[in-house]
Amino acid sequence: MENIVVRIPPSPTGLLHLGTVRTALYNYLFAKKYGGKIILRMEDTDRERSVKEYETDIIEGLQKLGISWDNGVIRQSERTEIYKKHLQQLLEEKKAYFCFCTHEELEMLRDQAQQEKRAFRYPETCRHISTEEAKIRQEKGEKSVIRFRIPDPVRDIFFTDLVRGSVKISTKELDDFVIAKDLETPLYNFCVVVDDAEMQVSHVIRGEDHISNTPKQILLLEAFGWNIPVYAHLPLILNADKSKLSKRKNKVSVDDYLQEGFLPEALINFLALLGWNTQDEEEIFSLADLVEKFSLERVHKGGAVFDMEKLLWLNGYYIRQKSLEEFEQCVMNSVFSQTKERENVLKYGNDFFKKALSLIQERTKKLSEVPEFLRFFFEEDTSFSYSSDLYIHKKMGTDIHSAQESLHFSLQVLQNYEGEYIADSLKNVFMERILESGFKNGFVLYPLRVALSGEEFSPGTFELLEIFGKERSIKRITRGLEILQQAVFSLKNTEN
RNA sequence: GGCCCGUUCGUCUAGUGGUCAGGACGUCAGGUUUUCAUCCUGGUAACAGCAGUUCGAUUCUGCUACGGGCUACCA
Repeated sequence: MENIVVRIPPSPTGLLHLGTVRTALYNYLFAKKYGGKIILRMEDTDRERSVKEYETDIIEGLQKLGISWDNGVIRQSERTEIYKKHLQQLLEEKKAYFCFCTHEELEMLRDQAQQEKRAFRYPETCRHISTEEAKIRQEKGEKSVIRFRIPDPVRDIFFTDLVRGSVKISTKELDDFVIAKDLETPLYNFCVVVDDAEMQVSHVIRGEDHISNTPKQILLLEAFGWNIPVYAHLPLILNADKSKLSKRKNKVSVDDYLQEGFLPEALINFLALLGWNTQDEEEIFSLADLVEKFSLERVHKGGAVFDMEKLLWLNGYYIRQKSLEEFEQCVMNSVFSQTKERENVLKYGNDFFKKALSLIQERTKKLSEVPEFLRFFFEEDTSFSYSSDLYIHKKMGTDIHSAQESLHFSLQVLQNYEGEYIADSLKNVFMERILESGFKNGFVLYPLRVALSGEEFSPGTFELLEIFGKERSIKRITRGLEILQQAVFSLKNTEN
C-alpha cells in the first residue's frame, strides 16, 4: 500500500469519549503499521455546540494515551473559505440548490410521516427554483439552506468496506440532503468530503454509525470528480444492554477513567481488544505491540460490550508490572498530587511511605483505591480506632476474650524479640514460639494483624510488623488490648 | 415505518466442511505452612432457530427470530 493517509476527526462537543479513542486508536495503529500519515481534524462546524475547552480536552487526552498525529491540528472552522468555494462550484453546476422550506414546515411533514408510519422524504419543493429566483427571494430576506441534488437516474452505490466487504445502497433511499446552512456555514457531510479529498485521505476508518453517511459522501465525491477512499466501518462499543455506548449508561469520558486511576496503557490495551484481536492467545499488548500486530482484516463486525471487570483486571495487571518507583510516581501524580495529601502521607518519612506502597501494590486495581488502602498506616497508634468485632473470627478460633490472650502472647514475644526487625526473622521467631505454646497459627497471627491494621483485610502480619517497627507495633498491640478491654466492659454492662 | 449492519460460553473472543469448539475476564472449588490480594491447579459455561447443499455442517446458501445503527438546517 502506498500513500496511506488517515484522519482522526473528533467533534469538540464533549469531553474525549471512549469511542472516539477507540476509533482514533485503530486509525493510529493502521497508519503506523504502514508508515502512513495521520491527520487530526477538529470537526467544529457546529458553532453552537463546539467548545474550545472540549477541543483542549480531546487533544490532551489523546496525547496522554500516546496517540499522536502528524503536523498540527486542523480546524474546519478555519476553513470556511475553502468550503465556500466548493459550495459555489456545486451551485453553479446546478448540483446543489437553495431551499426555502422552513424548519417548521419540514418538521410538520416529518411528524406526519412518522404518525402514518411512512418514511419521511424531502418533498423536493425547491428543487427547481432557479438561481435567479433564489437570489430575488434571498434579497427579500427569505431564509434558505443549500441542498445537494441527488443525481437523477436512480442507481445503486457500492463501496468497499475493509471490515464488511461490499456494501450496496440505492440512491432512491437518499433525499436531497442539506450540505450547508449558507455559504459560510457548511455542514458535516460536505466538509468531510472536501477535507478528505483535499487532504488526500486514503482510508476512512470510523464507527459503524457512519455507514449511512457513506453513500451521501460518495455522491458528493463523484459530483466533484474526486477519488473515493477505502472505507472501514468499525463495530460499536456497547453498553451492557447492547445499545451504543452512552453516558447515560456508562462512564464514557477518558478524563473520568484517568482520574480514577486507570493507566493509559491499560486503557489502550483494553480498547484495542474491543473489536479486534490476534489469532494467538496473547492479550497483553503495548502500543508498540499493537502497531506491529494490528490489521483491519481482523476487526470484528459485531459490536462489543464494554466490560468494566476486564478493564479492572487489565489495569491491576499493569499496576503490578510496575516497579515500586514507577508505582510511587503514578500514585504521586494522581491521588496524592495535592500538597495537603502529600504531607499526611509523608509524615512518617519517605521510606515508610514507599514500604507501605510496596505492601498494597499487588492488590491495587486502580489508583483511586490507594488512599483507602494506605489509610491505616498513618493513623495515630495510641488513638487508633476500629471495631472490636474484627477480633471475632470463627475460623481462627478467636473472640474478644481469647483475642486478649492472643495479643498478650504476641506482645510478650515482641518485647523479648532481639533479632533483626524484618519480616523473615520475625516470622521465624513467631512460628517457633507459637509451636512451643501449642496455639494455632491463626489464633495468634490473626488478632495480631487486626491490632496492627484495624482492618478486616490487609497485607500480611509480618510485613506489617516490619514496616511499623518494634515501637509502633507494641503501641498498636497495646491499643488493641484497650479496645478489647472496652468491648468486654460494655458487654458486661449490657448483660446486667 | 424505511434503509443498512450484525448474531460462538455471562462478557471479550479463537477456530474448522469431520475439533473433547480453544483462550482471556468473571464465577465456583482447591492449593500457596490458615485475613485479603497476588500466584498456581482444576471446574462451570457457547456455535440464535428452521430449512437447503453435503456422506457430514458451528463453518456454505436461504428464510425466520432477535439485537443494533441511521433516518437533523448534530457530528
